[in-house]
Amino acid sequence: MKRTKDAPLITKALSNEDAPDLNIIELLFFAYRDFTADPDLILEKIGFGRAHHRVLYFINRKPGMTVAELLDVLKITKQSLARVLKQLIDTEHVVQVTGPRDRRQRELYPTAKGRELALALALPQSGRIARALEESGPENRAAIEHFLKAMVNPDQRAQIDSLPAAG
Amino acid sequence: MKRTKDAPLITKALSNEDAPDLNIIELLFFAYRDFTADPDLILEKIGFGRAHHRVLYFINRKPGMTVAELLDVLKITKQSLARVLKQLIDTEHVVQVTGPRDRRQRELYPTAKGRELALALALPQSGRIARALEESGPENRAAIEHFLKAMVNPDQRAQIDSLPAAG
DNA sequence: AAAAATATGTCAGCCTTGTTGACTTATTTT
DNA sequence: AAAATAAGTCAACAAGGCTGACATATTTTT
Repeated sequence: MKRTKDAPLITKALSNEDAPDLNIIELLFFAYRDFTADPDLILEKIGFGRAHHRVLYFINRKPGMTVAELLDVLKITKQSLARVLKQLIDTEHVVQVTGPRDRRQRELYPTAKGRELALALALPQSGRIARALEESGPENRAAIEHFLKAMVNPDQRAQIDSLPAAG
Repeated sequence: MKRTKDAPLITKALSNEDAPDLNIIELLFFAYRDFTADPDLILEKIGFGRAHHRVLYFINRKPGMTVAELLDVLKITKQSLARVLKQLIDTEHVVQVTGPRDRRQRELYPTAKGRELALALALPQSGRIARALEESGPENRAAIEHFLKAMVNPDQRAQIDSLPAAG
C-alpha cells in the first residue's frame, strides 16, 4: 500500500461535522481546574476543603437559606452536608436559627467571621474572572454569562435566579 | 443614627466596585456541575468514575502521550493515575507502547473500544455546548473560547495549544 | 386527639480519588 | 561506572461523595 511519506497513518482524530466540540470541553476542564485552585490554597491553611467552600459560599450568598434549600443547590446528601456544616458551625463561621414560620427548619446565616472568609475565598476567583474578561473583551460579558447559564439544566436555572442580585 | 424607613439594615451584600463577581463565580459552579453530570451517568454503568474519564479523554485527544505528559496535564500524582490507568488497560480501552526513541517511556494509545467510549462520553457534553452556543448566539463562540482560555493559568496555556486541532 | 408527614440530625460503614513516602526496575545520560 | 530519569508498585491516609437505618421535634392531615 502506497502512501505519501508525510501522510499520517492515523488521521487527525475527528476534525469534521459529527466531531464533538473538544475545544470547549477541555477549556472548561482547564478553566475550572485553575479557577478552583486559588481558594484551595487558602482553605488548606485552615483545614477546610472545597466542600466547606461551597457550603459557606451559598450561605453567604443567600443568608437565611434552610438546610433543605442548600441540599437542593449543592446536590449532595444530608449526611455529606452535615459533616462540613457541623465544622462551619463549630468554628463559628455559620450560625443556625430556628425557622420563624416553621420551627422544624433551620435557617443558616454567616457570622462576620464567615463573611470575611467567604470574601477572602471569592476575591482571587473574582480577580481571575476580571482579568479574563479584560483579555477577552469586557463587551462580551453578557454573552459569556448567557452561555454559562445556558449550560445549566433548564429546570435548575430558576435556582440561579432566586439568588439575590443575580442575573 | 437616622435611617430612611425602607433602607435595609444589611445592605445588599456587596453590590459595588470592590464586590467579587459572584454572578460568574456561581455560573461556573452550576455550569460545571451539570456539564460533568452527563458523562457520569454513562460511566456509572460500566463501573468507571470521573478519573477514568479524564485519563481516557486526554489519551484519546493526543494519542501517544507519555505517562509524564499525562501527569502534567491532569495535575495528579503518579499513584493516582496508576490506579485508573491500570483499569483502562485491563479493560482494553488503552494500550501502552514502549517509546520508540526513549525506551523508558510508555506511549499511551486508545484502542477502538477506548475511542468509542471517549466519543460516547463526549457527545452529551458536546450537545450541551452546542445548545448553549445556540442560545447565547453562535457569533460569540470566539469570545467565549477566548474567555475560558484566559481563565487558565498563563503558564499552562501552552499545554492547551499543544493538543492537536485546538485553538 | 391521634396519626402521618416533614425537616433535621446522627450513627455506621462503604467507595472513589486524591495524597505522601519508600522502594524497584529498566534505560539513558553523564 | 555512576547518576539521573521514566515508570511501576506497595502501603497507609484523608476528603468528601454515597447508602441505610433510625431518632427527634414539629406541622399537617385525618
